[in-house]
Amino acid sequence: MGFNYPRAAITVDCVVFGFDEGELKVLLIQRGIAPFKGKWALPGGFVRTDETIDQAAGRELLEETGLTNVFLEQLYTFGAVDRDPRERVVSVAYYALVKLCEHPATGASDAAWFPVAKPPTLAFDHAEILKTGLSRLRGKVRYEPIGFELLPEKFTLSQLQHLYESVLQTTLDKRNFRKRILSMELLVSLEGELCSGAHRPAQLFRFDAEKYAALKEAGFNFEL
Amino acid sequence: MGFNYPRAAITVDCVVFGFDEGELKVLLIQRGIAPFKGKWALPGGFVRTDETIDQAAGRELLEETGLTNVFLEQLYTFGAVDRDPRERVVSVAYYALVKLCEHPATGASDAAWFPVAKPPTLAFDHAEILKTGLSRLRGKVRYEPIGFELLPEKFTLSQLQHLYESVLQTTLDKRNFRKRILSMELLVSLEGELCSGAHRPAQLFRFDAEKYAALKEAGFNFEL
DNA sequence: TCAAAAGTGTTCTTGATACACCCATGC
DNA sequence: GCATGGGTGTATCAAGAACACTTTTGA
Repeated sequence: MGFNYPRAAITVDCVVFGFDEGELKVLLIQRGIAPFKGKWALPGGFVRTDETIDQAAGRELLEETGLTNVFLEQLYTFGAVDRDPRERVVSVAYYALVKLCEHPATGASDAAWFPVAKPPTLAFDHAEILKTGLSRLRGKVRYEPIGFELLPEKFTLSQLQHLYESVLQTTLDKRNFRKRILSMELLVSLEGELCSGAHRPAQLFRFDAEKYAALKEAGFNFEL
Repeated sequence: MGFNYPRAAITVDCVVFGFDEGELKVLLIQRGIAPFKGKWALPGGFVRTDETIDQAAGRELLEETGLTNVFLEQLYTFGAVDRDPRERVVSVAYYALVKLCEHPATGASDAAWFPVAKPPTLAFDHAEILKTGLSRLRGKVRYEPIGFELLPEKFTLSQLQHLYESVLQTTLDKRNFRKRILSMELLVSLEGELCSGAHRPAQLFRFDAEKYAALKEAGFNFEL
């Protein structure tokens, strides 16, 4: 049986989140070609027939932003009929979490980080995709330890708290936050210190991913 | 710009859950054509270029099972290169929740309900899709009131409890469960009774969807 | 009268919340 | 020495967990 009828094209688009200066950001690419030439858009592109869609997402991310080995997870598939003015295109969206401090360069010169709170006008239905990505991140950060993907390998408890406050758009009590997070015993304290920046140095911690994997296996649930 | 290169076909597949005889079930269709002729598969089919993928999912569900006006939500997109032996096919999976008692007929004669715990061998990668759907249902049932989609309009607290026990694969304390669920004040008690079935009649309840919508708007979160 | 499911409260324990002061450093 | 963020403990309160017997009906 051969399928001879018009087919939609399939793309992947990636919502790439980073955290910097106490603010959640998203990586966008300025389009060099029509449609939406000059407009900002999510990095992405067409899926090839010899690669999985996961592979396509990773490849496009690498090609367009230089990022590799980052947290990358499927988000949602967008299939409105007229979402691309050229013709029918279905897009499988992904979201990525990157340690912005460790990837300061955006790779391509037409890429830039924007605060998620006030992004520029976006091409296609990318504003909707961004919104979906943001709400996924907000939901998931509370019951999976994915926040650490946005911080450097070594971080302070204040950095972690500010990350949560920024993502969840709340303020958290410092003592309660520390008690909660330390009680899970997933952070290992490093005996070095940091941030000689202007004030009292803060203790550095590292997230123990192996321990988390083992605990999760045993039925443990990360929460808040 | 025309996109002239080989394209994947796009399908939708629906994991249809029902609850009957204290057991969670899934609706499957026996394939009449190759490949996997005679094997059981999820209802689904090709997406047309003039319909959204949501519409395609609803249409296929209606055509293959006769179901309409049911809870239907996108699940995940499956894009392994060789998931269809014929050629490259990307499938956008959905899951549906149906009030099995109110749709006892399966519509087509080649459709049947199977316990999710022991489904038959499935065509394509449908076993993986089913597993993904099940884990989504297990996750979501705890923080959204979607369990009611699987029960009749009027139900008893015991039915509700058995539903949760079946989906979550645990046992729940009867008194604590009733206390918890009633404390949310989302159930309205109907002054009729039920189940003249062999024992003491039980109070019937109805889920108040309007009230839930209002509470949710105001920041309320359904939980467990 | 017996079997089967319905219905109902209290105690205890645990985890969440609220809250204020001293410390170390760079300037 | 002062401004800035780092670091710490307790008391109160609310919610979750554990737990057993009586009631109503049909057979």
